Amino acid sequence: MLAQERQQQILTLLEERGTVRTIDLAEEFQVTDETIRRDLQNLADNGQLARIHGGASNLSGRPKLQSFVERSSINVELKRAIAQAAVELIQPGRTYAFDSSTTVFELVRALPDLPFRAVTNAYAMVDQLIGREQIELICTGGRYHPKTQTFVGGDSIDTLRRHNINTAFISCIGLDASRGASEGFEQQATFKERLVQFADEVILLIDSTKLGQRSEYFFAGINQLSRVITDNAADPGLIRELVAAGCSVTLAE
Amino acid sequence: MLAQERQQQILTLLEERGTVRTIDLAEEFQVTDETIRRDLQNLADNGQLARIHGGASNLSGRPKLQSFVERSSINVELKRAIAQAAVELIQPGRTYAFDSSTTVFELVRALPDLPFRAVTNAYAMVDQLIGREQIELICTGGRYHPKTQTFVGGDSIDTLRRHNINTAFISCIGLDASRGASEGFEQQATFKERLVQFADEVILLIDSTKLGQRSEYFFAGINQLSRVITDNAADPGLIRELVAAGCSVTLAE
DNA sequence: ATATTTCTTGCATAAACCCAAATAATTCCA
DNA sequence: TGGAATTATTTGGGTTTATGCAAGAAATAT
Repeated sequence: MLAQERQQQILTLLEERGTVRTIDLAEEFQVTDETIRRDLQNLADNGQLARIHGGASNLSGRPKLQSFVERSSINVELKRAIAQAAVELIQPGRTYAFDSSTTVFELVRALPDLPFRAVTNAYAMVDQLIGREQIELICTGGRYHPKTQTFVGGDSIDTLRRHNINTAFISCIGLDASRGASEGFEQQATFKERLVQFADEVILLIDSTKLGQRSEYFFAGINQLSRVITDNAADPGLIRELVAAGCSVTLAE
Repeated sequence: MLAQERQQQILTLLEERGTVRTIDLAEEFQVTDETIRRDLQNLADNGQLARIHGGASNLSGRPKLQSFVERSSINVELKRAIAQAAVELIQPGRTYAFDSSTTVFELVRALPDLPFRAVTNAYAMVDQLIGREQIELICTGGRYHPKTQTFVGGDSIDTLRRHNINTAFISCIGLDASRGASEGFEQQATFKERLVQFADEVILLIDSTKLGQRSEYFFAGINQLSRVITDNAADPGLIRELVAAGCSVTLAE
């Protein structure tokens, strides 16, 4: 792999995760940690990241977005387990909505080919569901937003409004006990806010690393979530708060 | 192989992959790495790529998303020629709609990456236009219709209604002088009917083999077409009728 | 305070680079 | 058509760059 290519990917990872560790990157790219340190040094010299002991952080210091089609590599095990717990809930004859995230993508991949209706604004989900004979696929449409690979704006929300969505499977960048679920892009947050509003039942899929985090735009309070599915590394304190807010919690695996 | 040709292909590969390695290219083109370096040097001097140690990267440094599997189709040469005539009409700053057909697909493939808006209900077009940085892509959304690989129904039509479409590029199964343009599926016909209604200008791309044919559902009379682009094997009689109905005719190639 | 992890630094090696000269292919013109 | 002029490619060497290794310094954790 070319040095520049690796550095580009480091930046992408930083965008997604907010911070990265030197040894993790060395492991991931199969090079020594010295090499990674030199990469980080270069990128820091160009003002593209901030060097910190043990790794690096992106300049805002918080995760910005997940561009997931090519990036399903982070915490895949956790996400699979969460998706597996969610797929148990799928029943024929109902209408489900799927938002855009790697975790929900794992769920969509695992969906059984049964006669139910799937509504989504994410290109990756559409791409995945085309070819499932029995699933009735509805794309919200809207303006394509390259960073998140979703369709957003009034067109997408109006499509949502017209459909009777039984259950929405959603995800987010961060979940905070007091401020709720947050996203990195305004259009995403707006879409999810309306999705939460229109769906009878909202199920949040989120791996434990995002619990307690906050991103830029808040779109739902924890009292609006019917259920949260996370993994068993989740902080018990936050779980108690979720339950207190009337939200049932499932710990996967 | 000519040097120029090789350099062009290097650029194409760069578009697809984001970065390329010198030795890989040397292997691929069966020339020495020194030759490749000179190619890269040339292209870098023209500002068409960025030179990096070990190879080169395209200017954005990121690969385009892979384009979808192209459907094999008949009369490709005719369709290319028609598409080429149509692409001349594209101007920045305007809003174009593209319906679903192999001919229009050839047009979409040939579209320049300029700042205009593209509205479509066809999955193949969406797939093709994702990754064009400057084009603002709007998917109509709607229920996915596997047979035609389009999004149809009220959701798709309502999205159409909301947009100010300057020019619609459409196609059809058959064009008859008295009954007009027809389609094989009702949902397709309904969508196209509304598209014709909402667009300021309607341009029909149709190869000459379909002229004089009729399919199941008629969706537009020839007087609703602003322009018809076909090939020079078209029947002169039908062309006269088209012109008499106020429709300008372009013969490609 | 001590152990562990991470960082820096210098050096070794292999890969990639550049340059110049030689060779091959192509074009041009009598 | 033959041969010179031009352009493209290869070859070989000396140089630079990327990476890995190792040892000591600095930071962090226990």
